[in-house]
Amino acid sequence: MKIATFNINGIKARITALSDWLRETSPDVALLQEIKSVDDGFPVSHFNDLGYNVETHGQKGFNGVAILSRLPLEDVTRGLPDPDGGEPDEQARWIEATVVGERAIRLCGLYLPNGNPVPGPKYDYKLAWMKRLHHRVQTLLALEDPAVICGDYNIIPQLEDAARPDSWREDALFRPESRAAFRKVVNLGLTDAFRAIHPHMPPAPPPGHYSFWDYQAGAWTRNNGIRIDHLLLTPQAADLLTDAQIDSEFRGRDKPSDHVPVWINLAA
DNA sequence: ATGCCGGGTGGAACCCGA
Repeated sequence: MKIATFNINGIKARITALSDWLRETSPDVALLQEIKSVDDGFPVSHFNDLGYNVETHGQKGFNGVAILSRLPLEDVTRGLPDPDGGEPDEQARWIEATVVGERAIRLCGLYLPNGNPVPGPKYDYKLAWMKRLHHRVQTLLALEDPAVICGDYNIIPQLEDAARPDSWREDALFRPESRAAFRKVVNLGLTDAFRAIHPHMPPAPPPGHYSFWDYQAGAWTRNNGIRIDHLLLTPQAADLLTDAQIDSEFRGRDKPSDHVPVWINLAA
């Protein structure tokens, strides 16, 4: 089963690029971030025509996540729960569903807060969100089932994941507290699918493996990228992992997102 | 990278992203 994550940066602006990518690469599941649409505004029938079931968790203007799947999606839940029983996250950044192929796989799609500027309330929100994520991952791991927790994490895990790490030193994507919170989640027992397939490298260049290039300052042309879109696997999912790749080429297409798809293949 | 680009809303100019 081929499962992809893709921050599309607006469904209205990306409907052609997204459809081209789906037709050319045929993922079984695509977890989307930044749909920037309310649920009623998402072109569901268009993607039904391309062979995908659609579940969305949107809001007006910003954020928003969705799942496209060739197989039916079951037990869909929306919003990252508060472990203390408080209010659910008011921003549309989390969606879960189960897809049943040869195995049942729990899919979690996330759009983790950016967190800039540092310090400030947005950074506090990012770190608080990651605490909630830590709790949710603990619960998922206790189930001992295959689960994929993927999306735009807005975290540069290591030096090797940025072409120019020095320029990110004080950024919320690379601050020590952000990276520590990410490590704390991974160290619960998750596997970074891309790094499990591709060996670690010295700090780039050349050439690096990235999933985001800014629209500005010729970042794509200069390959000034960062790897912030991740697929993390529970042990039961990691045992099924056979491949992980980045569809970098789509950053050079017409009207691209600033992110590109990252995908895995599971023997399931 | 200081938002230089790009998408959103709303109907101009401003918010937001990483």
